[in-house]
Amino acid sequence: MPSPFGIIERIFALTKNRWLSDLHWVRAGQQTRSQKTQAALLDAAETLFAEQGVEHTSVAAIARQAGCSVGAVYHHFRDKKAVLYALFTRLTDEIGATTQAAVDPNRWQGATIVDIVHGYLEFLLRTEQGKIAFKHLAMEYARQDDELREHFVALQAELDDGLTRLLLARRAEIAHPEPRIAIGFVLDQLSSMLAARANTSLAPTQLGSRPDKRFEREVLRSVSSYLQLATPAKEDVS
Amino acid sequence: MPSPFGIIERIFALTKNRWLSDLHWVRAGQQTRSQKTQAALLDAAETLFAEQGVEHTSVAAIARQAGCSVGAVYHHFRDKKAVLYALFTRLTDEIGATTQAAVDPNRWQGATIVDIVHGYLEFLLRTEQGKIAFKHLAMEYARQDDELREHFVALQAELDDGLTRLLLARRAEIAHPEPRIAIGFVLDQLSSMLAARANTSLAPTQLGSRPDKRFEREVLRSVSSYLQLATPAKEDVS
DNA sequence: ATTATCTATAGATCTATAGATAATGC
DNA sequence: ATTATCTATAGATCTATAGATAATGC
Repeated sequence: MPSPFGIIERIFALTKNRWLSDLHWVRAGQQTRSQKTQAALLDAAETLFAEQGVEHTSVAAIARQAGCSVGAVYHHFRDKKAVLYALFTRLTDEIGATTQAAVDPNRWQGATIVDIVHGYLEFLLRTEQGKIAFKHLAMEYARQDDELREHFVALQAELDDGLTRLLLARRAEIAHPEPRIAIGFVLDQLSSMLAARANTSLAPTQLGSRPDKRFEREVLRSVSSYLQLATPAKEDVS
Repeated sequence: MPSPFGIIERIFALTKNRWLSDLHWVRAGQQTRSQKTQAALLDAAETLFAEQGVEHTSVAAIARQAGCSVGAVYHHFRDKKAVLYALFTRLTDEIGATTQAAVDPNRWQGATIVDIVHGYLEFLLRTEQGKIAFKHLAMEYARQDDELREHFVALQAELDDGLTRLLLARRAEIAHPEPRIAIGFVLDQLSSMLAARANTSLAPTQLGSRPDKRFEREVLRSVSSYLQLATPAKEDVS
């Protein structure tokens, strides 16, 4: 009979997320070096996946890049797919936290619609390129995986809902006849353009060659004219 | 010494394209059934690649789906990659031809900017979903392949240039202070939104749930207000 | 004693070829 | 006679495991 301490603990590494099935465990390390190795493996995998794609990255290559052996990989992760899931978690936890902070109404006290849209642009345009490359890859991979797809959709909805609330609270600024619809349209417009611009290799011709500042200016002009923004009615903003 | 007829003809299958290196040949069939098999193989590959991705589709699976053997695949194509290249060609030739027809100035005699944008939307929203799925996959694959990426960028530029010319010819309608910049921005906006909307699995929340007609209406409203379109000056349109 | 790591390798694919067989059309 | 197809398989990966060795920390 094994001692209680001898039992291998298989935990749901990604407890914050809804979408984790039994298959995606990672080992809960009990030594300091365990955590270091695990982090090194995830970093290595993230780099290689983004560079070469998941399929072209062998487990051996991940181990090599992380400076450990193949055996170590399988000590920490059930299989190659579990590595990918763990990376998803790291990414989506980060995005989720950022989103929550970004759409907090207190953060935007007294801000106009233009201020909010501007802040949104500023933030996403300055996000680290490596992260974006991996996010793209992750979303592409999520197409073929129901669990991951739902998770991404939920994340996007969280951001959309938060922004919608912020803008709806300022609907007094909007002269467009259907403010709700107009807000939804603007948010889609923004996320589409930012997604396209983030695609470094195949970005649209014009966007790619235009600096951020000019891009921001035209986006704000477009949003303002479409929503028919009036002078902000400060007293309506909670 | 082999007879002249015995020499295997390795042709550049995709002679219309600039980007073909020696590696991407397909056999020039000399019998009727050869063409049929080749077409069946390409159809099979297109379906499977779009469904499962290139890496998860084995050559054996392509052969099975096409109703022939693995040997037949290699009789027609140098290797698996050549199948993909041939599919690219089929796709890009089609896109190229459509683009040329679409941006022909004669086609748009007397049309306003709104007419042109509307036509562009109508056409792309009605393009077959299967084609779009494969195009997405192809673009994703092109990220890692310089030749293919350049080819796609050139195609996109062709469309952009043609549309820019059409709209610039109607600049009298535009009250935006910088018509050239505004046109570039609008074209990017359109292609970004259409790309996002075409992504069936991960489309933005609002766009995905909104029918085409309403989407078109808001796009036209956005473009009109951003460009500050006036009553079209018909006499300026060539 | 327990946990983490390494080395070596079995087993499962999958690609691409060789060589035999069948169909085509001059 | 030439072209197209099939069957069978060699050779190259790549995943995941087994079993041995090294490090940790109670």
